[in-house]
Amino acid sequence: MWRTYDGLVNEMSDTDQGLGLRELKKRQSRIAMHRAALELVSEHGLNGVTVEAIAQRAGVSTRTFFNHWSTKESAIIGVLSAGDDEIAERLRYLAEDQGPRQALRTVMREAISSAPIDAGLRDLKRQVMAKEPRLHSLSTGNLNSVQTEMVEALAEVLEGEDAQGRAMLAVQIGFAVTRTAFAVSMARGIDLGTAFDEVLDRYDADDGVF
Amino acid sequence: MWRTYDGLVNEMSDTDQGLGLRELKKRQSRIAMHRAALELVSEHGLNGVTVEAIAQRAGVSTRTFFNHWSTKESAIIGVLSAGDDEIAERLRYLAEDQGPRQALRTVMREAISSAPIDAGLRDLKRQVMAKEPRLHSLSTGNLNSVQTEMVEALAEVLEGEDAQGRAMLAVQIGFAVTRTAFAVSMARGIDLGTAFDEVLDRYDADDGVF
DNA sequence: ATGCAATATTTCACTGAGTGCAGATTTTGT
DNA sequence: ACAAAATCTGCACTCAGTGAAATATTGCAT
Repeated sequence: MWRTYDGLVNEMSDTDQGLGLRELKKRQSRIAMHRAALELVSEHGLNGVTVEAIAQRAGVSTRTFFNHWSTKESAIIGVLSAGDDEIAERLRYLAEDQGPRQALRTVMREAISSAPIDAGLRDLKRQVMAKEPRLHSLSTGNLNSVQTEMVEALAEVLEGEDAQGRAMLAVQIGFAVTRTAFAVSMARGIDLGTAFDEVLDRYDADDGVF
Repeated sequence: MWRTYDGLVNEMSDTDQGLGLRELKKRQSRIAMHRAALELVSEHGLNGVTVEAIAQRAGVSTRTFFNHWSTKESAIIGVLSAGDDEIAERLRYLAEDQGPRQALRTVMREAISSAPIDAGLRDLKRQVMAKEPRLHSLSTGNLNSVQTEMVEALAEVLEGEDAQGRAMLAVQIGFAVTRTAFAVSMARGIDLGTAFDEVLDRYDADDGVF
């Protein structure tokens, strides 16, 4: 069976971990498409680039492109969840030891810093993301299913009335912090994890504006 | 000049406010399309409905449909900003009297409760929104341009270093509260404004989970 | 009322995203 | 080397969305 994966793109460290030629080619192909997408968007803008052009530069057919990425944008962003359940599960697990608040923070921090973006593409990606605001909303829009899972998991842990509502607010605020961190890291060119810590500090200080 | 407006849909109170036949027909046409879209999605699901079908039921050509709505989804949701500048302007204005924090809250509360959704369509809309999660993310995804404007306006008002970052976090949290209120109002079938107040109360209480 | 200008609708032709399918091609295990 | 499984490709197709020109409708001035 053949499903679009939309997983994280990894440059694959120099040592090809002895995992089949098939898997190797798949990775290389994905990277080629991702890189081609970024380069072309950087050159001609988001609307000036067709999937056909991306596929051609990456040396595959357009049909193959869609076998790997569900949309044009997903190839540009190069990141997508594909691990919603695990995140929710980890949240449940951590909540036992750390309590709901800290568990939520830990999970978010982990999810952020686990993004293994290829160093060679990082700058290009930053540049493209900064210039095409539509990609921002798309990259955050894709998080919706994770949000749902997390709210569900958190609501189970939370006791008391209206656990659902409290869980929802908590997760929403968590994502607000994350989005802010994302924007900050883009704007100032700093590491996403660092930005996250910084924003969180500001949130905890009582001089918040909202 | 002819621009897609994507404005709020208004059932237009019984008294047609003496504003031209042209304007009247435009409204009626919009409502017809909005209603047709909701009905058809309710019947066949989001992916089972084509723009052609919506246009046909509303009695217009597909091209006319796109003269009124920028996307299929916008007709279903029936709401869209189309007033970004005014909102940002109002934020600037209010901040002088109330200070940034309260101004932000007031603006959001206003923006929410100004939605004059037709009573006859409200239930249908709620039902459709509940059944099609994709519409949630779309309706919030469209808010991105407003967010940008608001951050800008707020950053001007805020003094001190890193006003930009503080403004961004504040706006993001504001939208987190709004999104939560939206979800709560959908889930419990209560008024959006009421839900907003309720969520805000919870946010202000120190038992927040995040 | 009648004619003219502005505005709205329609038709038509077109681009591009995304999908299903069937047949080639490649990789893997043996 | 051979069969099975995974992957790639070409092809035909649906549908969203846009541009432009022709046509119809409305508003207004006389």
